[in-house]
Amino acid sequence: MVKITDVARHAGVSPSTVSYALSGKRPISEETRRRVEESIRRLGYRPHAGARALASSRSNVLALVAPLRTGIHVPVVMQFAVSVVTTARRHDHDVLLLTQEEGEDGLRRVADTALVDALIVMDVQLHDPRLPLLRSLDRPSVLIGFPAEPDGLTCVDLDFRAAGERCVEHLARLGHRTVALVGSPPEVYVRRTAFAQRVVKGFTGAADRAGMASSVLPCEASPAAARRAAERLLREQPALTGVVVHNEAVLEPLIVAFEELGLRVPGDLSVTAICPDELAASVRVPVTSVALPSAELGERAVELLMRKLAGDGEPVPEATLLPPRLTERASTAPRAAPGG
Amino acid sequence: MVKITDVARHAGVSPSTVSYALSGKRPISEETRRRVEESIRRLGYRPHAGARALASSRSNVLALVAPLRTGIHVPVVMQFAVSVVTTARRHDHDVLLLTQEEGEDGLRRVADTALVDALIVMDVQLHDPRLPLLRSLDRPSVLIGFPAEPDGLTCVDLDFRAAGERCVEHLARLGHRTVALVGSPPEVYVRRTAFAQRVVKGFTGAADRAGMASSVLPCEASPAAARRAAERLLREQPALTGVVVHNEAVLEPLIVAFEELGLRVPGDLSVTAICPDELAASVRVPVTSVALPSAELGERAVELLMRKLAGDGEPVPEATLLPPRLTERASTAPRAAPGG
DNA sequence: GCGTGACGTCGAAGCGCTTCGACGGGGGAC
DNA sequence: GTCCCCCGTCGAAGCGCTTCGACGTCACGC
Repeated sequence: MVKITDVARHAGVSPSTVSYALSGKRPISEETRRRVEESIRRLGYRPHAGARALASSRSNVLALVAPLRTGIHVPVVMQFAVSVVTTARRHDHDVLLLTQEEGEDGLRRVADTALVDALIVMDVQLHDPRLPLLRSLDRPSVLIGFPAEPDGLTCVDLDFRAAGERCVEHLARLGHRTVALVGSPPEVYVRRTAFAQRVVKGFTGAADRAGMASSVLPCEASPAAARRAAERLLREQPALTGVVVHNEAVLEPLIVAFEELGLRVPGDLSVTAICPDELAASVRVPVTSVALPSAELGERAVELLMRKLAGDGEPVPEATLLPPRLTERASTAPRAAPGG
Repeated sequence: MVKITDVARHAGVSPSTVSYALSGKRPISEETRRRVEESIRRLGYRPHAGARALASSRSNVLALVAPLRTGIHVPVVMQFAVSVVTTARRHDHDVLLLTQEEGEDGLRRVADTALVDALIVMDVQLHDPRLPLLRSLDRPSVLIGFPAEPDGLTCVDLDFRAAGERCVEHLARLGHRTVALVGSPPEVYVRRTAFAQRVVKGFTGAADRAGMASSVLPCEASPAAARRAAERLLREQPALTGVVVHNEAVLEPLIVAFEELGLRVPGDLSVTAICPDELAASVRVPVTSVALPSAELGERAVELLMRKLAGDGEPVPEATLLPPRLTERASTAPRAAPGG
C-alpha cells in the first residue's frame, strides 16, 4: 500500500504539504501542487479511508435508511436510492445502505461509531419513533416525508396535499362533479404515514371547495382488489366521472377493471394519478398525473445534508415541499354533457 | 465521545484488555469480561469505526454494486439488496451501495481506499470489463451471474440453463409439442448478459431433446410489446400450446394479450415463467414458475464473502449454481387432445 | 530600513483503536 | 521441588492521516 509519506518523499515535500495540496485547506504553490499531483498519479496513491476518518472525524459516508414494508412502491425507493448515491458521489461522499429492519438501533449504531457523517431517512410516519433519536444524534439528518411534529428536523417531500388538490382541480376544470380517490392500502393509513393522509386532505378539501361530491377508498395492491374497488365505486357513486389514483400497484388494473365494467377511459371516466412519470406514461391508457419526483427528492435530500455538514452557520430550511407538476396525458377529458 | 480508555479506566483494566474482551482474540477471565461489559453499557461506549478500521485494516463494510439499466426487474434488485444487507448485518458488516454508473473506477476507489473489505457485483455480463480488475484487487469479491470466463472468481447464480430445461420438461410432461420462449428485451441479449442466453440454451436444448417444435422471441418490457409478441407467436406457430416467459415485465400483459386473442390459460395455452415467486403468484392467472431466488442469492453471496474474509485457507467454490425449483400453479395443464 | 502580514512549508502531535511482546502467577509433569 | 507452559493482563508501538503552531521568506508601507 502506498501512503502519504511515500508520496511526500517522491515529491520532495512533507506529508502535511501533500495533505494540504489534496484538501486545499492551506495555500500551496502552483508548482508544488503539480509535483504532488504527479507523484500521486505515478504511485497510484489513495488515501486510506479509515485513517482519514479517524484524523478528520469525517467519514464522507451518508446513511440511507430504506423502507421494506408492504404498500410501498419498490421502483420509487430504488430510484430514490440511485439518485441519493449519484448526488452523494458528486459531493465526494459514499452511501451506506440500512434497512428499516434495524430500526433505531441501526441509526444509533452508525451514528455513534462515526461510520457515517449524516443520515437520510425514508418513509417517515406521522409519529415516527425515530424522531426523538434523530433529534438527539450529533449528526445531521434529512427526512423524506413529513411527521406530525417536524420541529428541529429537516424534511423533504412532494407537497402531497397540493398534489391531491391539483388532481381535483384538473378534474373540476374539465367539468367533473363527482370524484373518488383510490388510495394506498389500508395498512399505510393505519401506519399513519403522512403522505397518504395529506393526499386525502388535499383531495377532499379541493373537492369540497369546488362543491363536488367525493369519496375516498383505500385499496390493496392487487389486481383483484382493484377490480373490487372499481365495482364498489360504481355501485356507490353511479354519477362518478373522475378518479384520482394514489396507488402505483393498481393503476393499470383499475383502468382495466373500469373498462371491463363498460366504462371507457377517458370517454366515460377521467383518471388522474399521483405516481412516477414512467408508470403514468406506460399504462395502456397513458395517465394524466402528478409526478412523484423521487430523483429530485433524493438530490434535494443530499444537498441539504451537505449544507448542514458544511456547517457555515447558515441554517437550512426545515421544510422543503416540492410543488406538484401535473402532466396531461390521454386519460382525462371534459365530462360528457350530462344526460346527453 | 466515550472511548476505549474511558471504559478501561471505569472497569479498572487496561485498554488492551477491553479490546480483547470485545474481540475475544485472547482469553479474558469471566469476571473481567463482566466488569468490562458493564462499564461499556454504563458509559454507552461505541468503538469508533475509523479508528478500528485503521488499526485492524478491516472496515467491516461490504460494497454492493447494483445495476441500473433498462431491462432488469427492479424488485429483484431491491430484494437482493435487502437480503445482502440483512445477511451482512448478521455477520457484523455493513453495506456500501454503489451504482454501476461509477464503473470500474468506483470499484477501484472503494477497494484501494480500504473503504470496504470485499465486493458483491451484480448483473455480470459475459465479457464484463470489470473482471480483470476484480481479479487484480487485493480484496475478495463475489459475482452475481456468470461470465464467460469465471476463472479465479467466485460466482453465484440461479442455474438458468437448468431453469429453462425445467420449464420445457414440465410442459413436455403435460403433453405439449410446440413451445415458445418469450425472453428478455433485445438489449439484454445484445449486452450478452449471461443469464438470458443460458435460459435460451436450456430451453432450446430440452425442446430439441424432447422432439418439440420451439422458437425464441425477445420482448420489450411494455404491454404493447407483449401484445405484439403474442400476435406474432400465434401467427408463426399456430400449433403453439406451451409458453415459457422469462421477462417479469410482460408476464401479466402477455397473458392478458393471449386471452384477448381468444386463448384460455391454461385451457388452450399453458404458461410457465422464470421470475420471483411473488410475481408468479400475483398474476391474474397464478403462473407455474421457476423461482428467481434473489434473497437466497444475496445470502449466499455474503456468506461466501465471509468465508473468503475469514481467510482460514479453505478455498470457496468458484461456482455456486442454485438448482431451479418449479412450483405448479394454475397456468399449466395437460394439452387438450389434438383435434379433439 | 524596519515592522507587518501573507504566503508556503514543515514537524510533531494526536485521532481511537488493535496487536505484539512481555510478564507474573499458578498448575501439571516429572 | 523444579521446570515449563499456559492463562490473563498490561504497556507500548503503531495504523495513515489531518491539523495546529511555528518558521522562513518575500513584498509592501511608511
